[in-house]
Amino acid sequence: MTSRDPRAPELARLAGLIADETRAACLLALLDGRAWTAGELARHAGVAASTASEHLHRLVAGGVLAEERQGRHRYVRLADARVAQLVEDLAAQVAPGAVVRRPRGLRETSSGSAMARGRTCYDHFAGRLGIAVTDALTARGLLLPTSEPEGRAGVERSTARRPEGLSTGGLSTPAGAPRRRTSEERATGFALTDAGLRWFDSAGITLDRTSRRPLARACLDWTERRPHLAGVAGAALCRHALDVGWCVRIGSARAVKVTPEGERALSELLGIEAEALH
DNA sequence: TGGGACACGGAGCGGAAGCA
DNA sequence: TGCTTCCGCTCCGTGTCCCA
Repeated sequence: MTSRDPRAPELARLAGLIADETRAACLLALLDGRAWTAGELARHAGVAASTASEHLHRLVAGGVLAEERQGRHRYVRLADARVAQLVEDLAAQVAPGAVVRRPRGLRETSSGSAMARGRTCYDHFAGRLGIAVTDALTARGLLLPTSEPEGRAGVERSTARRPEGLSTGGLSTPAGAPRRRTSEERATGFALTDAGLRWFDSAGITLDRTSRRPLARACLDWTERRPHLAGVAGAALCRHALDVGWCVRIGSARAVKVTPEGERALSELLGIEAEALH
């Protein structure tokens, strides 16, 4: 007789909360990292406000969403980055089916291509913009992929681009000293190198080293089908880019556009060609 | 056929904004 | 400052659909 996995009830409860088209639509909308009112989410999901209100109550009660009351408005947002990661990962798994569906009209076509160019994934960059930034950081030895099988990637390769050290949460080793990766680093998919930490510092981007969230982690991109940078570093980079005007949001959706200032900055700091951003 | 889940509309409440 | 209007949210009752 086998004993049931103790995680089963919690997994079933969480899956049940997400397993509704209206609630899924709300969760996907909330991936932009902003707080929405019930009315906005109702219009977005195409249901009555009362229906949306009921669904949002369940998600808040289930710990998936966090709410904040301000006057007569009730704002809801994703409870934390782990929820965002879960929704984005699930969305990435079903993206192939979504891509097959033909866009309905010019508006949906242009909106979809803008999302594919660049968007926010909760609090970090995704789409071609997210991939371009991740590739540039990796090419410069500022970021290392860490998710390869242990047999091949468990020990640092001694290549010409090998960085001085690794860091997901402040870890580092002397330059050139191969070391085994921790299970946490392998699990997160990316690790910032010491040079990467210095790059963020020199770019004026503050990293919250006290956060329990991984400093760098991989998030599967549903349009590019490749991992992009998430975690504390991904969020800080995105926040900084929006704050200083490297990027601007397009309308009320998650799509973002790189400004001419952003093109210059990303070219100077990371050597990213403007064509890679559009 | 009954129960559960979901959706909707109407009524009521309360806060924000506008105006005298 | 107080009144009115508008708007958003919630509660409640009801209808529909699906499944055992």
